[in-house]
Amino acid sequence: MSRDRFELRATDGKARAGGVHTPHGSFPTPAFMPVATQGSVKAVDSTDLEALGARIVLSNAYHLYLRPGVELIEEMGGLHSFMAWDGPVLTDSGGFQGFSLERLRRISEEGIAFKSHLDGSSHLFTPENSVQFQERLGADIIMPLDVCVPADSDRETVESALARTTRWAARRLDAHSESRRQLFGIVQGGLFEDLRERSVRDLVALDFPGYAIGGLSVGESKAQMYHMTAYTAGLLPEDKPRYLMGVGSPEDLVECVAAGVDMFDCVLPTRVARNGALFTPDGRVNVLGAGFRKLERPLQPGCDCFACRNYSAAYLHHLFRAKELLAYRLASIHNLRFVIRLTEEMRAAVLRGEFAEYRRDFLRRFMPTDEAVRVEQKRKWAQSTGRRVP
RNA sequence: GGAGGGGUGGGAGAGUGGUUAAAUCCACCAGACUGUAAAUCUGGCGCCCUGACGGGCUACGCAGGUUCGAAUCCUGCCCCCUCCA
Repeated sequence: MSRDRFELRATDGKARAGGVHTPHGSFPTPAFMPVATQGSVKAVDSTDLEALGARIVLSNAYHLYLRPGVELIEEMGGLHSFMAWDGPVLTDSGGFQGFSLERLRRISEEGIAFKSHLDGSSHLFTPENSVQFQERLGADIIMPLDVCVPADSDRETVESALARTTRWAARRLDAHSESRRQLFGIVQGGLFEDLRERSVRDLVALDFPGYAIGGLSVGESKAQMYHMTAYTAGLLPEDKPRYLMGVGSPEDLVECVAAGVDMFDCVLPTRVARNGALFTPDGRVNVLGAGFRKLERPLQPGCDCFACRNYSAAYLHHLFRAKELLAYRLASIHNLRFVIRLTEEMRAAVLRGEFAEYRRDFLRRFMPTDEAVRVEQKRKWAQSTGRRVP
């Protein structure tokens, strides 16, 4: 295997364009990884993923361990074969479930003891077995077990989470040096700059092939998240991929690529899609809204996604109202295509050296901060749908 | 023709003298969702004024009546359903 798992092709400001190589092929960065927690990106299948341009997906060791079980997936030929996805797969360790399933777990130096959310049974995730599970699943990129704490945690809590995360990462490396090639380090440190700095320093000393920024999108404000992302990314080595865990929305992707991030995963695009919220260049809209009832054009005219190429917004609206299963698929395809196209466009902009302009134009349109602009857009929207604005 | 049951807010359906502008569900109108225990959750939903608090008006088939007070009791009328003929 090539020693260079990451190549940085170009930078533009702090924004980067590169590529990551894995046993299941390479993917360009910036990259957005759709989330297939239980071995499936909810509502879409692997051919949909391929068609909408996904190059890597994220799955989850904790969820797959509980069901259907690591051993079963091994027997079925590994996760790639099981879910019929040939491309790269990154798995999360279960560390995030230590945060999201807070009431069902206990953290000690040994690891995270979970009470299964499925049947209440007890399971211990350790730095060692978590990585083993991920290896056995066949993941291309593996995340170490980490301790993720809420944004409002006090300094002491954050400090101990960070220290434990680093100790666990080191422990893991001592145990199996073979998986070093694919194991990322996870930076913690909450909203404390000095702790982020310490976390980065300790992890970099362990020399990982990539670094994740964890512990964000856990309740802090967007401004804080952007700041900590930029701050932390600035500390990380240039020649390694930077993965911001759990982010984000379209505007987050743009802001964080601007901060120097290369990889993202987020459930938001698919989750909000299932609830009828769809991305357009003019911001997020809810197709369930009455304004879409008779809208004959595609949700986003000109969008190259499967849904917009084939169906009207009115049809999508109807599918949601009727709770037809196709609604979830089409909406998920649209939002995923939207964010992935966004990463493609950002990459192209970086390669052209026009990222700053791209960022400015995208945000100006997607997230107008000026109220007048907002009102104007609403008016235009109403015009295009033949409705009146009060 | 006889016997019985029933008519409540957009729909279904509680309520049977005051704490009821009226439970609940659906529909409808909005909002939220960021390493997925989420095809979920939250709010609004008679009319008028208010950002909100609050206030005013109208309301439980129709018309009268009893009562301090009625969706709830009484009388008449209209309509619907079931069974019998």
